[in-house]
Amino acid sequence: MARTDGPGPELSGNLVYLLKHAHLRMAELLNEALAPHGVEGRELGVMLALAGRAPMSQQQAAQRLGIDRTTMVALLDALEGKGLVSRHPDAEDRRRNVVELTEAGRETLRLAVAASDEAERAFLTPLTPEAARELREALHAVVFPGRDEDA
Amino acid sequence: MARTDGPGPELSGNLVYLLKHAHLRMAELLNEALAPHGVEGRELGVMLALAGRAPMSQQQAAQRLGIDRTTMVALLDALEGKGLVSRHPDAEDRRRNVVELTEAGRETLRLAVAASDEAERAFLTPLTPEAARELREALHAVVFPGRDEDA
DNA sequence: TATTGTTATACTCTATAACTATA
DNA sequence: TATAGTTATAGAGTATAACAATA
Repeated sequence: MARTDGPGPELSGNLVYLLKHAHLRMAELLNEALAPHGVEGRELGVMLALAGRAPMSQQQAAQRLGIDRTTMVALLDALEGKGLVSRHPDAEDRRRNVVELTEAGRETLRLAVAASDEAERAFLTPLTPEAARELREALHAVVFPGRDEDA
Repeated sequence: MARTDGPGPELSGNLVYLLKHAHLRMAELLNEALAPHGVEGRELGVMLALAGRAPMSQQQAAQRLGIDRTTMVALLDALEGKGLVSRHPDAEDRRRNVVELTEAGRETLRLAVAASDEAERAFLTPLTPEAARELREALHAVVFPGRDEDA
């Protein structure tokens, strides 16, 4: 998308406009920060979904991320091609692929998470730490309306 | 995008994830609210950019919105087809098209803005009025880092 | 030469439908 | 019959390149 030169007050008060451009900017910062580690924002999402959990099928991972299983195929193709995840058939149900981070995947994830944290810090620069925390909580509350008790 | 069934804590703390899904949800609510008025969210954006201003060229309107001039062509084709905007050559520079809301466009805009406000209220339901105001301010501050003095 | 609107084209992200292999 | 992974395909949404008219 083209860079906006300043939308005027009618638009900049628009919530969908603000959310769209906030997302675009955060995604841009994130991808720049992740580039040296050879992964993209969506791939980081997949790796996070796989991390620290019992091994999952592709479909379970897709549901976790809220993406289609057909989308997951291409994402895993890329990650497997980089040696960051492994796929192998589930012994108990051979229709399924068990997907896991490789050792290289865990190491890349560690570096990528650090880079992501740094990108978030850069994004939140205009806010006080208090306001930044509240922004995260407010977003969580509107995205998961049932679960606004935990932050 | 598929509806997420719950992403787990690693992902739901992710700022880019929260912003993406917040935007998707707000856009969905907005388009549902606008549908009875025959316009889409992006078209509302264009109409807002045109409203209450001196008449603009297509390129000026595109810059105002942060979209490409080629994207603006199709948006204006649709709005003109619905009789909501008019295009005519600028007498002073005949390369330009002056774009304006029609009377029907102003009326539709009025209704669409009311529907948009209602959709925003629905979106912000999980937040206190205070938290909702702070969310808007925080988004404004991160999207327009130079202008966080005005809210 | 540069700019505006336009068209043709392509790229990214995503989903739907249909295939296969298993169950 | 139903499900998991895959492939082919299509639809948004967006951008880049090239063209005609005008400056």
